[in-house]
Amino acid sequence: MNSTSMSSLGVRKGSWTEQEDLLLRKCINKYGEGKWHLVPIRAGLNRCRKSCRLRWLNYLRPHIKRGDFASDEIDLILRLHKLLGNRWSLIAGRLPGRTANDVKNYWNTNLLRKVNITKIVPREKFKSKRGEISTKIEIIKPQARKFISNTEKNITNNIVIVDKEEECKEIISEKQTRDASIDNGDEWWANLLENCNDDVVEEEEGGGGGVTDYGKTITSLLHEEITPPLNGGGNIMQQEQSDGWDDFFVDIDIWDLLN
DNA sequence: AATGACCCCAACCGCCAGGAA
DNA sequence: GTTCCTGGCGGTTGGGGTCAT
Repeated sequence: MNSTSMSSLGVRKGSWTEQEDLLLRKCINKYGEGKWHLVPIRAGLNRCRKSCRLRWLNYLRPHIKRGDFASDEIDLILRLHKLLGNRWSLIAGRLPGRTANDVKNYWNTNLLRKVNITKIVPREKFKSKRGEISTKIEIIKPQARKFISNTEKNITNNIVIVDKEEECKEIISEKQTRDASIDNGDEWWANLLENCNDDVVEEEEGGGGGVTDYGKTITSLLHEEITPPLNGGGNIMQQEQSDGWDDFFVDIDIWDLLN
């Protein structure tokens, strides 16, 4: 992909050259991530802020994994997608070294087909590009959710969740009324998962783990998204090591359940 | 070897939310 | 309260690579 063009504003578009990568990398290493509107100027790049940000996040950032997805990664993607829908950044957050773009691309090119084949929905048959007869899947696609701040939490436990799956709504509303004094996102997830994951577990060949155990594991997997680490600021490179990757391995017991 | 069909994935686009002015 | 700016996200595109004929 070497084709490049200029936008109406005279900003370069298209594939990045090695020189541009070098300039961007130097700039980020010197000034750190963020302030993307300043990056093109600082780096001496004729690129828009978005292009710089994307190039860094998806390609240049350290520890980015390239190449094929491992089977455990694929399995986690499938499970998380079932729970979260197309929220690629959240899913990628649980896959060390993988970007949202990677996950999204992988899903669109590989897993979408795979899922379509495994989950049969009559009357929705279609033929894929590759000529495979497949079927459309009804993906449970959660809509935007509002995670309340700590101060809000102290006032009321009204976690606003909008989910297309009626079943989940019921669980949430039940949770709100029954358990209004509990100030912990874990329990909410546990309840959600205990109910929403029934079919996930059912699909497991050979059974896998128990629903409750699996629910708890996923709860811990997702916990960070609800209660982000408190270490605000600081070097982003250092943060990366402490707030994402290391914690992942605490939850590694999910793999036991997959066997 | 030539050609067309299909696949992969980097990059772009448009939209939205949050914060600052 | 409104507007503007910025960061971030998901959907989509398109060009190069690969495969099949």
